[in-house]
Amino acid sequence: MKRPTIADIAQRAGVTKAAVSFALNNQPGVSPTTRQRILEIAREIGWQPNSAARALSDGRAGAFGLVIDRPAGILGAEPFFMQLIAGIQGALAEGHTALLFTVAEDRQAEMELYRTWWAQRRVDGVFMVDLRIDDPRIAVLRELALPTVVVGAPEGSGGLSAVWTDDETAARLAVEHLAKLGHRRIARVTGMTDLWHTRIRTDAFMQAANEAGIEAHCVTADYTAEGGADATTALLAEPEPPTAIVYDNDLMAVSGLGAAQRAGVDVPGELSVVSWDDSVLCQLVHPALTALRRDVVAYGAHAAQRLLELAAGGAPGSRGEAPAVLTPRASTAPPPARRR
Amino acid sequence: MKRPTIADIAQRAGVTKAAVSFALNNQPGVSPTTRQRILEIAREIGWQPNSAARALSDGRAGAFGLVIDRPAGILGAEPFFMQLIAGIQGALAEGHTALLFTVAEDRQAEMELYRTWWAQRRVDGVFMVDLRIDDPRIAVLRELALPTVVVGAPEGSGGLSAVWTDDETAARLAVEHLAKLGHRRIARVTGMTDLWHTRIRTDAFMQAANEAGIEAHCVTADYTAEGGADATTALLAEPEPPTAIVYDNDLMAVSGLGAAQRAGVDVPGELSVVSWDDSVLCQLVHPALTALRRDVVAYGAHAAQRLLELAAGGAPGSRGEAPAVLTPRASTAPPPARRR
DNA sequence: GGTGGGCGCTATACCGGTTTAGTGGACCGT
DNA sequence: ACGGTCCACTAAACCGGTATAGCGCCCACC
Repeated sequence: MKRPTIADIAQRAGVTKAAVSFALNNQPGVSPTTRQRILEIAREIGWQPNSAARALSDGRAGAFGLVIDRPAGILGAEPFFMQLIAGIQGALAEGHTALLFTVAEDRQAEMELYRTWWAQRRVDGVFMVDLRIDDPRIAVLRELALPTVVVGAPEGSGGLSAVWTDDETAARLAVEHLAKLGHRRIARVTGMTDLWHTRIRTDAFMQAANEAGIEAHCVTADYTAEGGADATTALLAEPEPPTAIVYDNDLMAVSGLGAAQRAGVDVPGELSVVSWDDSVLCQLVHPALTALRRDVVAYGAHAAQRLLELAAGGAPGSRGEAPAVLTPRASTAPPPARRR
Repeated sequence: MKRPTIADIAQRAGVTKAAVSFALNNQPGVSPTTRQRILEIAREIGWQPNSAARALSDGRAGAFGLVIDRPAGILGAEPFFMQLIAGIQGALAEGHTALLFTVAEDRQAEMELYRTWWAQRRVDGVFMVDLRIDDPRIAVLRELALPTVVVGAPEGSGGLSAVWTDDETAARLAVEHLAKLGHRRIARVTGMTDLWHTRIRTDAFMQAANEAGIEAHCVTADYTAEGGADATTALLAEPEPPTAIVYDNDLMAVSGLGAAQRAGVDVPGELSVVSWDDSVLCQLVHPALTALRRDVVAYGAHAAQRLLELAAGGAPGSRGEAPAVLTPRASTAPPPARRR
């Protein structure tokens, strides 16, 4: 089976390749009737532009890239990326842009991949996730002048475009929910502290607690199940343990719930649990977890739109997303009556 | 920053583009010294082939495709695909092949994507997952003559190449494990019955039970948490409920465990649970789940190698993977002493 | 009725590789 | 000394699009 080219169309229409190109790209230079005839033939023989030819000619690859460098083990349990990709794809489907997706060993490998993609003209731009403080990837991407949209980072970090969620509001929602239930001493189990994302959440969380007039502190973990369990155990062993814990992702929340239960701590009777990110996981466990839910698919779609604009020569700029909403479930309740 | 081309190299070396091309591709036609000089210059200025130019010239896209059409909600909680992609990427990284990855709404959209990719010459081949009985995608892929490796399907299905796991052995491992513990009446909660994969497992499971001389039956679910819970509830409500249940994936197993516990059934005291697919999830819940574990990363790598061979003109053919191994954890134990 | 301008189209260069045909020179044998 | 081979390399076509210069023709205008 041979793919039709514009030369085939040109021959059938009795015109030259150029005329066909004009017609197909809504360029002036052909009469309405000829244009109509050409479009008709193209449709009939099922012509589609050869992406390589187009890429070579106009100097754009017709593809964006996305690399994730978290270890494969963690990744899978995170619904976030699949939803993000679904959203990106939705926004890209209409045009002639594809998505190159890869998981890398580490950040070093990720940066090399950017260089390779750039050198081979594989992509017109990339999505970058898990931005870190003083992230070395930024320098690489700027050096390569590769259009980049940072997903989930603050506005204008490093001059790059970004799409990010309003974590201040989310933090306030969670804290106020707990404060309203009567909690006066809460904690949060965070992701890696060198993630921008974590720092922002920490600042927002502490400030919200401050405003609500309750005590709060954060302990560091690493998004893994083990990390969540260990942090929980440590928190419960404190002299005055918190009566509620907020976890930075669902995996740690579920794992922390398990650790608490194993330690004989009743949830939500003695401890309330909130997950900062919702997924089936949260509804799967018992009790089901109160969670902050955001529309990740829309998030991906907006990131893709932003990158499309950027790659088309648009000005860099950022866009905030609608804040997460709190979905109360069975894992949060008033704190136990004062002991002591 | 401008990307160097072979013309740049040619100029610096004082030869023509053709000589450079010969040198870079280990083609005869240049002297060893000239070849050396050219390679040196290429390395020095960091030349990489423009993928579009190469694709246009030699008629291959330099990329493979992978589409998943499960709803985004389920997907995320399945570590399988991320690991598969990691494996594929590992095998592809060395060469000049990229991976186009997409999640599609449904099979219709998936097939259209194949057509588009083919028409635009975007990919040299695709990986196909979740093969169904009488799968319409096969006809499309054959019509397009798009090299395809089916992941997780039986040998030679529809004449396509495949990479699949030995589910017979896996089924025997699970059944024997339960039989040895003393179970005489077991059940299995399956994925969608029109998946090849499910049918094979069902046959293998029933035969293994038959050989072990114990009673077994399967109930159909759909890989979702709800499906797993509902099926579990139904099984436990049977006049003579099974003393052990095997679930086709970790999500259903975890969810089934929760349903059983909510119904007041003790695991593993009254019911043993086995998950056919291992992941953090299985270790996260309490009790931790006995699971069949396979090396998904290697699986992906082998699939990629197979597709590379196929796209290079190799003969179609299939390859079996090492069977899963059973990892016993706390969720399996001897059945309760006979009531009645 | 000559001229200028715009329209509709053709011819062709170009993107950056690969590939084929061709060429000049060294070296060989006789 | 001369024809034949082989070797190292050059010139140019080609892949399938896009973009630009140019050409013939019709029409308006004074």
